[in-house]
Amino acid sequence: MSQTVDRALSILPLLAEGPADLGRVADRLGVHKSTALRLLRTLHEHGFVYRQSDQRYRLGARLIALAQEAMENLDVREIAHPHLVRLNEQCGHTVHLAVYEENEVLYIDKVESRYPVRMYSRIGKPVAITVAAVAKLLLADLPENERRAVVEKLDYPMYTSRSTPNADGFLKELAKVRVQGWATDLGGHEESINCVAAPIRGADGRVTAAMSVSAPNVVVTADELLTLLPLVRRTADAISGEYSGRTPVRHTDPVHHPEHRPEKDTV
Amino acid sequence: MSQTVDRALSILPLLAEGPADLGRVADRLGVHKSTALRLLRTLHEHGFVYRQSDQRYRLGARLIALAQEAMENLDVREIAHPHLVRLNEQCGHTVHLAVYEENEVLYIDKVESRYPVRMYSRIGKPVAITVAAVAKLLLADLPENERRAVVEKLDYPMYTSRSTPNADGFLKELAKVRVQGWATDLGGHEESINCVAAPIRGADGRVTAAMSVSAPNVVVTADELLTLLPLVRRTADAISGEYSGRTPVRHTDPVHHPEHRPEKDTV
DNA sequence: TGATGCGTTGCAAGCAGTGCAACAATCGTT
DNA sequence: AACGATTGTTGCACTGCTTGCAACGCATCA
Repeated sequence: MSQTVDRALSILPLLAEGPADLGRVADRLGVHKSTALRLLRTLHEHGFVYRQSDQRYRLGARLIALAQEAMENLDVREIAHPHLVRLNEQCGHTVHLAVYEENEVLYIDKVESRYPVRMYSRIGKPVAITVAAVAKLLLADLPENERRAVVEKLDYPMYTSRSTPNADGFLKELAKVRVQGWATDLGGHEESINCVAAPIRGADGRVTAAMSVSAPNVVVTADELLTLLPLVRRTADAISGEYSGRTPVRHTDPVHHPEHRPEKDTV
Repeated sequence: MSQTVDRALSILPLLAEGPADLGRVADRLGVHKSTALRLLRTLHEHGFVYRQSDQRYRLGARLIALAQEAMENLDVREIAHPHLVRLNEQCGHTVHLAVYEENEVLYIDKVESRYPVRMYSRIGKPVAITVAAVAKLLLADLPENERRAVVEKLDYPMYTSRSTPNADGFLKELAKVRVQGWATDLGGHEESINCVAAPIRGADGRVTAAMSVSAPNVVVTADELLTLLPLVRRTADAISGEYSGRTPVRHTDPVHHPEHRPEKDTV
């Protein structure tokens, strides 16, 4: 809506690709060098970009600090954390917490595996949305039309032979996940890593977050990991209860809640 | 320099305090609601703010993802990581990596302690700049005038009785750290936690990052922690060497490098 | 020493951002 | 149920901010 701000903000993802000099920024924006300079200056004053000794610009520290605050303000995260730690103590594997927001799913908390073999992932990193177990849960709960819209727009990279190949397959998977109330990723992202995930619901029954336990084949087989499902679901339900103001949810009966009418947004 | 962008960017730290509605944002900016609305819309389009179901705005997911990329692009981090992991394997304690940028010091990497008692800290979080061992190293290396300027502007919160009380004391501490080439924090931030830190230098000899080992009293005493100093310094030197293109730095003689003339910026 | 490439600055012109006022929508109250 | 109060939203006229240009400073390099 606002051209100037629009241009300024477009600089940031551009710099995320790596440091760039003034000319490059101006080119990519399609504006004169002088205007690019002024925009960069404003971003600099706010600490969003930093000018390194070779005069090139890169993303600044304030951005990182802000993002940190953004995550700490998420109340699901705060409530969930102790539960995640306890779960990790019980099973020893990596535990993740993720949320959905505007076509992206990202990890907002993580407790590292206590086994020496650890998987790579990082808080704040967008997850592989077409295969991750947590992503399936979060997308499965979107209102019908929004879900379709999102699913159609996605890319379906074949990380492994077991990755979700296309939108149709993904919709079917989501339908399944939706009724059964939990999800898995069996080698769909990394050949040798499996995950089990369960949804965390708010007071209105909507899925606001999802959590998962992940472990590589070399530590436990997929079957062994699946035996943890009840534990994972119990943990997720406990978090749900606390999050929605002590209304513990049963996970024994298939979850069913009326198709929500399309709301604008959800937390 | 650019009014519109300036206003738009000012919204973000504001939202970092917590969700706010349109009226509140407009008030804090000192502009009409309609202009605040348009700015928020632009921020929204870029995913920097998110509108929750109660219509209030909060920081968005793209911000978090961007910050993530920002950190992954820091090349010191990439080079240092394996060294940090190895150090952690050797001593078992929490290992941190931090950089300085425009009046802020922040952690950009961390390897968790292998002892059950863990300290709280988080990647991306600004560190207690007046007491942290890594902060001392990074500030001590700033050009004289810049260092004074920064030190004067700081607040000196008394986290504990051993916290740095004021600018004068801090300058003296920095002078000491500067000549000895390493730093400690003995209960200055948390009564029961001690740290030992060593600097990482670029090809020009300037301190570009700092690393530390931290442990609570209940695990090892301060004296015991100090015995790790040689190991920490050796690790830091190894990283320095690799970072500056294999020019291993000796840490045996007191580090001395000519007072740099005030440059605009440093990586 | 001159040429090329970069970042930077003052300026005038025009467009885009601003505040206003009126409207819509939601909510709580009587 | 009707009413005010509050909050978000839109169209519009006007002003002022943003823009591109051209000229300059300052490096590096031939």
